Amino acid sequence: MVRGRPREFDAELALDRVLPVFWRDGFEGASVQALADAAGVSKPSLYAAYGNKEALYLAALARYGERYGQERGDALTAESDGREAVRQFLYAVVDAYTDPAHPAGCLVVTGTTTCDSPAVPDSVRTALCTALRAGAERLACRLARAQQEGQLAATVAIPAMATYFNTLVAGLGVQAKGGASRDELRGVVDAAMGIWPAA
Amino acid sequence: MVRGRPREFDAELALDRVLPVFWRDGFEGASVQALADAAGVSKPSLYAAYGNKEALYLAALARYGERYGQERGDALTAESDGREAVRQFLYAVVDAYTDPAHPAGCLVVTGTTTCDSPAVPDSVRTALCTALRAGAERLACRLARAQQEGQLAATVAIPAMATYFNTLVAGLGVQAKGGASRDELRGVVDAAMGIWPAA
DNA sequence: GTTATATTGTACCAGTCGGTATTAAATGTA
DNA sequence: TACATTTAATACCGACTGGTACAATATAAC
Repeated sequence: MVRGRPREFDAELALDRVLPVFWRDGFEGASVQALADAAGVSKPSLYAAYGNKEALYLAALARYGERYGQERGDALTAESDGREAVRQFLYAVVDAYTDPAHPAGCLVVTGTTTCDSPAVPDSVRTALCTALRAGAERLACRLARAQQEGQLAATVAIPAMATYFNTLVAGLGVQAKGGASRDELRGVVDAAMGIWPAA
Repeated sequence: MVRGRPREFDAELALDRVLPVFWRDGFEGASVQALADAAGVSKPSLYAAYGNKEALYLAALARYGERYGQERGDALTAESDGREAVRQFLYAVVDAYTDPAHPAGCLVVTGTTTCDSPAVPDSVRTALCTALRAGAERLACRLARAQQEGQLAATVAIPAMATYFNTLVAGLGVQAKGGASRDELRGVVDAAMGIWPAA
C-alpha cells in the first residue's frame, strides 16, 4: 500500500468539476481559486494533484475530448449513409453547444480564440490547435469512407470539404456563445448540408 | 481657446494603437498597462481620455466596426450579382482575417467567445452580441436584394441563409486564430458557396 | 509506539490587476 | 506677473494573480 495520509477527494471527479469553469471562462479567465472552489478542494490540494494551471488545463482538455468529442464522433459512425452521418453529427454538435447542462459553445473554440494572449503557455496553444485540426481529420475520414461507398463523387476534394464542415462547427461554437438558439443553429446545419452534391 | 495644458497625444491615434491589442488578447487578456504601452501614453493619460477599460474597449469595438466592418460591407454592395457579392464578401473576410498586418481573426469573434467570463462587463457582452448579429443583418439585406432581383428563388428563407453565412464567417475567424492559411480558408469559402441554389 | 510518508488547510509570497491621488508642468486669461 | 485650468508622469491603492512554505494530521511500515 502507499504510505502517507490518503487523499480525501477523487482527482477524476475534481477534474470533471474543473472542466466547466475552463469551458466557460477559458484558460486566462479561469482563476485557480475559482477552479479549486468548483472542485470543492483547497488550492494546494489541486496543485498537489495536477502540478499547475497549465497541466490542469491540458488534463481538462483531454477529458473534454475523450468525453464530448468521442460521443460526437459516434454520431459520425452510427449512420451508414455518409450524408446523413454528417448531418446527425452536426445536429449533435448543435445540441451539445446549446445544452443548458453545460457552458455554451465549445472549450476548444473558446480556447483557440484566446490562445494568442501572452498569458497562454505554448503547450496549451499547440494542444488547442491540434484539437481543432483533429475535428477536421475525423470529418475527412468519414467523408473518405462515403466517397469509397459511392455516396460522394470521386471528384470532390475531401480535405476542403472536411475543413468546410469543421469551420462551420467552429462558427456554431461562436454563435452558441453569443446566445443563438438551438433552432436557429439547426437551421444553419440544414443550410450547410446544401453543399453536399446530388448523388 | 480651451484653457489648461494641451493634450500631447492624439486620442484617435491612441485608439488605433490600442485596437490591435484588444483584437489579439481580448478584453480580459489585454492589460491596461499593455494598452497604454501600445498607445505610447501613460496609464493615467489613457484613463483621462477614455474613462476606464470598459469604455476603451467599447470605443475600440466601434472603431473596429466603422473601419473594418465598413470596408467588408462595401464588398457586399460592389458586385451587382448577389451570388458574386457574397463570394467577394467572404473572400474579403478571409483576406482580413489572415492579413499579417493585423492580429489574426476577428475582434468580435474573439470577444464573443470569452464574453461569459465574470470579468467581462455586461455592456461589453451585449455590444459584442449586437456586433455579431449585425453581420447577419447586413447579409440578410444583401440576400433580400438578390431575391428581389431574381437571383435567388423566392422560396429561399433569407434569415436562415444569412445566419448560415454569418456562422461561417465566425468559423473563419476561429480558424484564422488557429493558424489556418489564407488558401485553406478560400477553399472553405468556395465550398460554402455551394449552397447557393441554381438560378 | 515510533517513524516515514503523504495530504490537509492556513497563511503567505512576489507580482500584476484596474484604477487613482498627487504634484509638476504647460497653457489661456486677466 | 499672477491665477485658473488642464495634462503629465510618478508612485501608490486594495484586490487578486499563480504558486508555495509550513505545521497539523492521517495513514502504512517497522
